[in-house]
Amino acid sequence: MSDSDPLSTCLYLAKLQRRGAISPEAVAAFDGLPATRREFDTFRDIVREGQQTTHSCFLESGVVSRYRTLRNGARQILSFHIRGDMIDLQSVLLPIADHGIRTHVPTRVLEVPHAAILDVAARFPELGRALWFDTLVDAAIFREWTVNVGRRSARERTAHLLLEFQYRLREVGLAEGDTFPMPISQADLSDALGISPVHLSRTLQALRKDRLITMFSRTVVIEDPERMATLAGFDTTYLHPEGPRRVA
Amino acid sequence: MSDSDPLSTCLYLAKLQRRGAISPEAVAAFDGLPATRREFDTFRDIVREGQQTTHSCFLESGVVSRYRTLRNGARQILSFHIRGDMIDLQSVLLPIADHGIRTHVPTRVLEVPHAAILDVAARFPELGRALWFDTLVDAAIFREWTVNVGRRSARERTAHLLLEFQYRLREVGLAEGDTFPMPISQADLSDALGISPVHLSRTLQALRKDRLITMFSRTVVIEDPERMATLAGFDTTYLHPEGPRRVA
DNA sequence: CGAAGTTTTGAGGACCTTCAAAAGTTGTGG
DNA sequence: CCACAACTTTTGAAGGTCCTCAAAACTTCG
Repeated sequence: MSDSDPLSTCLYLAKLQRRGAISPEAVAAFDGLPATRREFDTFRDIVREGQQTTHSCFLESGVVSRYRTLRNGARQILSFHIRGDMIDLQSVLLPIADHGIRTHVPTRVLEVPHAAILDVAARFPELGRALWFDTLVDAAIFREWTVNVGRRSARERTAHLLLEFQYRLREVGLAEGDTFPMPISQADLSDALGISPVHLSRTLQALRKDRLITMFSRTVVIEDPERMATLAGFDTTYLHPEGPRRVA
Repeated sequence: MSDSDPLSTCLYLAKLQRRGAISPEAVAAFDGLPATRREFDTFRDIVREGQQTTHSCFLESGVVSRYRTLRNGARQILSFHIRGDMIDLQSVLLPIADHGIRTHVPTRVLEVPHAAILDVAARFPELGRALWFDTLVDAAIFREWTVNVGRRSARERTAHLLLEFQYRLREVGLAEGDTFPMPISQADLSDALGISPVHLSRTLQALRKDRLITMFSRTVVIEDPERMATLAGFDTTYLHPEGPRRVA
């Protein structure tokens, strides 16, 4: 853990800039935010459900999920996050976590105090808008997941999750064509998909049998992207890759 | 349709103020936003999926849902909205709608141009924060719905939806104790719950048989609030009634 | 090489779906 | 105010998707 690492290493600023120009002063102010690097092992809680938080996390490397646990022990994973994502931007205004955050592989994050983020957001309205936009995309992804678990078959929703993961990895240069790492156990994937691990195993087998995907050592290859997209009803609109409305 | 109705009639400002003090100047600026009243009949689209929008809507009276339609015709309702809700605040920055908005009863809304909203949000950071907070609560509700359809039985998730609806109606004075109007057909409710209409009908019958609820002419009575809350695993945390973090 | 974790297989059953038709409710016009 | 149409809810029956439990096979890692 070192003090005040530069935020620019985490690719989040790069993401905001991909979505729209940001003035040099705002970039400088953002990059100057006090950040602390922290490292987590596999299967560690970064934030526990119900915990009060004081910092937000930028993900430098690794994979985490946000999840909720029900009283009967069942768990629903709400989203996965990868390099360049701001994991819990919402905690800036909602400091009591209504869900947990947990690593799936060794993970590095940069922590920034909420107060510092609120401060730059108020001083630079363009940054405030960029952060707001980011939480809106977050919400759009949650909506898509609701559609996924609510109205798609196990086969369709599994295909959909794989395509979303691939798309987002590509954006940050972690997928090579149709091949990408997916270092998440089937038990965890099934918690994201709202199905049982056993049924997920059979579903993945069926996708392989139909030559839609192949898998080896937690790497996935989309063998037939077109049929996969059709099967999943995958449409990237909800990821809003075009960035926010431009303000005159 | 009359020109520039006062926004204060729609209770949205009241909601923001319930969540935290707002300066008189900000209140005045917000109330001065150019608003146009529009009225819609039952089962009309306020926004169509994929449509480009230029205004956001405050709901004065009525009930609407946001929904997505899949290619096979299946539909998932993503949220319901009632008096005092800002229905599509997100369209301010995401002008292309990734979902539709439809009325369930005759509905009145006040429309405000996106540009005007962005303007006050930039001029009054406290308003920017309040709007941001509102979209964060929106996202929290979507997360809860993902949990609902992903990990709860039909019985549990039906109970959960009823309790959420009651809670939110109460906040705006539309529920009398444990009795509240729910003017939504079972077909639409089943689209929100991710189950078939037939199964919802049987599920509601079971809840009635177990003396948890009663229903008459689209009015619901929660007969045993305690058992209902336990059954549903209903916890109001995700609705964040306490408002956002106070900024010093 | 053994231990721990993960994926796969098998079997039986529960939950929920689909289809189709009946019963009930609401709204409209004569 | 009744009659009829349109819509909504309920009922019945058969079947499919997905679940649970339990054990075996396979991987990964110290």
